[in-house]
Amino acid sequence: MIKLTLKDIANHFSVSISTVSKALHDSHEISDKLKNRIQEFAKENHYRPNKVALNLVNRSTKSIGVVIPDILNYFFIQVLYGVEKVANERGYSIISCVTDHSLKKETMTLEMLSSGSVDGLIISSVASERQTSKHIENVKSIVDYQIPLVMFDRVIDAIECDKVIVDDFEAGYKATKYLLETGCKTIAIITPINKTKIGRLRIGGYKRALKERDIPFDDKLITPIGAKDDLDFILSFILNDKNIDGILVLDEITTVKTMAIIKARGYHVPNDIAIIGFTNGQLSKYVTPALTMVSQHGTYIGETCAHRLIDRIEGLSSPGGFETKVVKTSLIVRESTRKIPLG
Amino acid sequence: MIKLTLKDIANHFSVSISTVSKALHDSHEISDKLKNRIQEFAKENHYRPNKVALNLVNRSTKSIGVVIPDILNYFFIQVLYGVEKVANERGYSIISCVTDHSLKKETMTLEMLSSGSVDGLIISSVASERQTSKHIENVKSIVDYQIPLVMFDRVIDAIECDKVIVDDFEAGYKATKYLLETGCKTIAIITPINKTKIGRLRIGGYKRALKERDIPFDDKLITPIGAKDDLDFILSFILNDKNIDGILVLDEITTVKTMAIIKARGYHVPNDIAIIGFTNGQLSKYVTPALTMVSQHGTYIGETCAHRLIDRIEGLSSPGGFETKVVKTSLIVRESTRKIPLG
DNA sequence: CTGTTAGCGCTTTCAC
DNA sequence: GTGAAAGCGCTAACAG
Repeated sequence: MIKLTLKDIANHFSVSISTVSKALHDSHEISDKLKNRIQEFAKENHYRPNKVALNLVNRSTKSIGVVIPDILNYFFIQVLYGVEKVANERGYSIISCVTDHSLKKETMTLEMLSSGSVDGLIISSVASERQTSKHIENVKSIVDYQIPLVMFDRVIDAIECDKVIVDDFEAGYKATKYLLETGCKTIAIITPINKTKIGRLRIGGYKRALKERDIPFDDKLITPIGAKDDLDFILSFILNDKNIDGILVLDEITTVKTMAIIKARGYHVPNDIAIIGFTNGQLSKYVTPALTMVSQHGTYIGETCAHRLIDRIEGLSSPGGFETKVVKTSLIVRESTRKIPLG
Repeated sequence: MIKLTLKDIANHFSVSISTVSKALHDSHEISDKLKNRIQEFAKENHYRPNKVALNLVNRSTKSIGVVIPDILNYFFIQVLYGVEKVANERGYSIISCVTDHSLKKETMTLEMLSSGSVDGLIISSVASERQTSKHIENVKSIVDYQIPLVMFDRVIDAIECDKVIVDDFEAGYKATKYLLETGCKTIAIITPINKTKIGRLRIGGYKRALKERDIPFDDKLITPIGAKDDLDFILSFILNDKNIDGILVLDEITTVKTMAIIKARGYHVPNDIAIIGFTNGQLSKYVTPALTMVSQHGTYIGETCAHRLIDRIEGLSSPGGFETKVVKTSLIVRESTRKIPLG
């Protein structure tokens, strides 16, 4: 069985293509008898209208592109899940692309997607990490091209579009405050996202919480860690140098690893050292002790992005008037932190 | 800046569309002077050829569809990652769709994808779980439509196409044998995938291993568990009834939960009860004790699928001649099992 | 060197 | 009721 086109059907019935098209659309212009015959024939032979041709005619693909830096990161998967869910509900499919944190890949991906393959884009941009005009240019051209765009999590300030962001400052503040309230005196930060804006915001919140208690900020306590760095080695420095009794870690996998190392070194969690990590995924709940985490509500973010974008695509939102939605985080308290003292 | 088409450029220079097309393709038929002017103009105004139009002309979209039952399952994410990786390398983008284990969604998704949106499909089919002709029909139409198809993990026997499967029988056998060798006498199975063929295969391997040691099979030891069931409640039955000292769990998250419950009930893992779980993801490594798992090499499976499919799409593989590649599993031994006795 | 034409598969006006 | 024709944006064979 080879692919059937309108033309084939038209030939088979010796009618014109437009007649077939109308018949399949159940147009009243066509006699019932012919309509029935054509429809039946189409069904029997599994006729399916060619999507690509339709896309060309309609100037719409009913699909949206989702660009994320990393697919093995549970936060982004949750977002993807949320997007998938509502996109599906609203009749769109998604083209997902991962950039592996590479600017070059991001550029290529955006170039590819912004040439008609999708009706709109949802992206967490690597370029946001170095907000230089050169890198921004690239993302900007999407907006210039009138392609609806929603940025989430890692957004670029200079670009005007709908945004869904996490209140990272407040999250850093809340987490630090909680550690302080549960008796921590010296809180270190391990950040695998040192160069990102969201990382800076979280640290900003941390500083604010310290300041409220008149604790001087010590930048020796901030430890950046790269993908290839040896966490064990790096931790040994701050563990030996400082009298640390609390750690804030800025992503989930690093949180889990950090705790494992700390435990292996004989510290008790949370009594010797309390830990709070960022982004509540599958891991944190099941490790021992279960980790207190900052939840960013990834699925909700994804859903919100998708709704915003599709509203925009379908002209359901006021033109211009871009909105930035700030999603509040929640602190999921588990066992890696001490109890809040009563009174 | 609005979308530029060849026509616009042609108008701007008062030349024909085909001249512009050729100029942009650097055809030697066009004078260098004109070529330069056109190319520069195109670049300055960010001209991008419309993908959809190209797709129509080329009858190819340079994209492949990936259909998986679940995106919050790490195995499928790994596969997706592998597919993404090689698809990208070979110039394809991927459209990913999740079916949530729903046959209806799978049908809709396949219908959508098989009408020209993608050059080929990689799918782990829900329909494989009930291999009835009615459900298979749907997947079959893809093959009938000449759309290159690779099935992985949950494949349908009746459909002729390339397949990449896990040696689930051997995996069940190996895992069981290992438990036996490390001293387990009564091994239970917890299966969240009771109705699937892969589940049956794993249990088949389990039976074989028992048989080799002349241990009678007791089907009371096989405990199916549904998505909504209360694992704690269900575990209490077998834990109380039988003198279980080994458990084989057929997916990762259930393995982790099972261990948590067992520990909470005061059993020591692995001394009282040893545990082996299926599909080695992020979780198993970091829980305490770290879990001994069967790795299915998801990323590798994804890569293999993508290569097979793209070879097929590009006519690089012999027509017909479908292959079924069986990927061997590995047992990742960690701390939830006892040591193999020496000698 | 440049332009004309046909065609990819479909929709949609407008004639007959 | 049915069909012819134009057009979506692009390519490619063929004229000029």
